[in-house]
Amino acid sequence: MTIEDAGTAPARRTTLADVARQAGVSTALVSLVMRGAPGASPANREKVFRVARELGYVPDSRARALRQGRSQLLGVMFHVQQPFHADVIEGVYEAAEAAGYDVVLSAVTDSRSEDKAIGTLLADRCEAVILVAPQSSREWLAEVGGRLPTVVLVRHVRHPDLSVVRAADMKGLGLAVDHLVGLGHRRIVHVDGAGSPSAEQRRRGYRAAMARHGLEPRIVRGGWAEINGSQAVEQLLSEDDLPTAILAFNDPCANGVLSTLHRSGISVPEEVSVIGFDDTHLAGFSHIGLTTVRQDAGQMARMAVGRAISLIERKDDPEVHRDGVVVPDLVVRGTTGPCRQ
Amino acid sequence: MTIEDAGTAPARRTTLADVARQAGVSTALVSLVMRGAPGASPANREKVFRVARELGYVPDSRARALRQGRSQLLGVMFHVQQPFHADVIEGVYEAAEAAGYDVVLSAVTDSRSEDKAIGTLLADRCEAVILVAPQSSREWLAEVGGRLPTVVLVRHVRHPDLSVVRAADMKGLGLAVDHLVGLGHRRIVHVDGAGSPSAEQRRRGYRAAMARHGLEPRIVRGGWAEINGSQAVEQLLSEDDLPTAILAFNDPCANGVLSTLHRSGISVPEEVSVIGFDDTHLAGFSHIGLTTVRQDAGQMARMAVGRAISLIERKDDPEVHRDGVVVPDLVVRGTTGPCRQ
DNA sequence: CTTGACCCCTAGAACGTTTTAGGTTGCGTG
DNA sequence: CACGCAACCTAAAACGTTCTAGGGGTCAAG
Repeated sequence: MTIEDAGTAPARRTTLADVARQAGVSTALVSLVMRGAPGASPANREKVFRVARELGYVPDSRARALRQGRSQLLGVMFHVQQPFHADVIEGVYEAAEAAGYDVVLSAVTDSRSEDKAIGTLLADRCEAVILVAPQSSREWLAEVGGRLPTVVLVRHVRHPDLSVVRAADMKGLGLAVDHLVGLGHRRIVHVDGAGSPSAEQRRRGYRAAMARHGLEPRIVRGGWAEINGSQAVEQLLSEDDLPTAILAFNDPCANGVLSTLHRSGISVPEEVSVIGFDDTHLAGFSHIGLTTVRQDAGQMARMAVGRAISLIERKDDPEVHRDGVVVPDLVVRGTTGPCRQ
Repeated sequence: MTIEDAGTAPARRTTLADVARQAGVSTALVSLVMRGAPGASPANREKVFRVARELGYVPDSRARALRQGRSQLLGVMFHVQQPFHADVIEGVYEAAEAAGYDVVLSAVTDSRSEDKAIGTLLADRCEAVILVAPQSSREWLAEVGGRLPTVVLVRHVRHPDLSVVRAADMKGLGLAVDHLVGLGHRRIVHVDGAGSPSAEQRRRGYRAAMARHGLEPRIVRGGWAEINGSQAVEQLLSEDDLPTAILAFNDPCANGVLSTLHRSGISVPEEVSVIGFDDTHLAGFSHIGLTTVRQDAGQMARMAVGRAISLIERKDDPEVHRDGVVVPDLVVRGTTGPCRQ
């Protein structure tokens, strides 16, 4: 009796041994029955099921994994405030389940770093991790890749230990610029993703497309969140240098752009056209339907899971070492229109 | 060599025993050092740390939990497409970490039911679960509550085995109605949450407030997602019975309302005022700032974690059995204005 | 009657930790 | 010199599973 045991341990849950005792059989037999493995008589099978149900027995996944030497677990690091990541997670659950793997999520928040998020996935003995839009350094990602099969989503990074799944960002921004030019726009600004994953590729795509049309590129610093879009527009307004079209880094950023334009009494798309990137559930629906470059979250999730499993099971799939590229397409909604200047 | 072993098990990770062998000490000592417990000489301490680092050793959280008889794990069930839930998760991580607990997330998606989400939390041997806006039956929730400490968030349900944390929904809708009435509105429609958790309470709050002002209530069936808000407005339009103000079940629903109003050329707030509920990160920012009833996700998360831990540690805290009620407030932004009819 | 094959079942080891119960030192003291 | 006491260390058990190896039956074939 020390001071420390003020906090009592929680009640013990019922175990395989409890069921075995109650049913008058060995634990091995109960294990068999619970897994649906062959080798038990119908009578015993029925009895074990009944007792298990009565006692509310649920197998301990940790003990199981420990014994089996493998967890059948796919770890997913994601950013909790990114709607696009939510779409990816939906797809990951579906694909993983189909392949017989479980999923463990580890969120990045304002107060929980990517390091910590990845650390818990390692401690949970995931067999592979899927990192959605990681912002960590290439070196740290490579170290993770060296430890266990790692698939990086929505970020350009080239390393033998990392399998990459991403959208064709250059192509995506090309589509967006083409669309705007087709509508007569010539002063097209890119509010970029600053240091976000794949921001560099999207800048490149923007510059290339502008060059193709003989137009002058102009990039304003943005970011992945709404606030960044807002601030970028505020800067443009303060410089009295508003373009006729804005190409945002992603949908949340585009939302910020729209928000500030609206507050400033500038009408969309009459005065300024706006395009996003992602086509998330959320953005697609909001007030003025956002014209955006769609990258298929479900398809990317399926590719990521497929690669993760290939790596785990060491199928020598050469595809895994090539970037998995998803082709984006443009979804035209209400935030783009003909240039009136 | 059978056909089945085409899929090889993944590479073995380095274990405590590996470190012990390499450092020439016992596993017990390595365990001591890794946990920072007293009883190791400085020399050995240093050596063990070095070897562990060299081998990239990460303790196996499952084996640890298994041995200790407790997981120190808080399970959280949430709906992946609900921005408000993301806000809650941020808070849960923070509060849990402060209290020395780890968090395991289990998402509900289109293809992953609440049953399944809760099932994995049970199998993971969480010591308590926090269910965010569960839609399951009262009976099933009670059964979960009977198995392990359970905190239900954002839903009204009365049961001795369930601890509830929620906003004062009645009060919240009262604030919203008062605000609208203050602006001169009299034809105020509530697009409700249909069968969603706490939808009933919000309906009640709406009816009570309307009655207080001597106004005729009108409720249109909605839901928790954007699509539901859109459809509700379509119905109102088709009946040619548009009110001057709409009170939506939550922010996503309000977004749907705004979306369809806009597509129909109806201006907000000039012709119709709109109010949401939640005040999520996302909704707060979008184009036209949404006037909404704010429920503090961080505060609710902290309360939930506090209650979960009280229950785990059997502190006989009578508070736990009372509903934890967070007082909402109204955040006035751009979607409400004076009634012009 | 023996043999072998099959079916059903169980004992016990193993997974990677933590913890318990001790076992060695070395050293200061009587 | 014997004793006691720290300080440091380790062997072995335990957690809840799964899996291996094998033990008894029963039955048909030799």
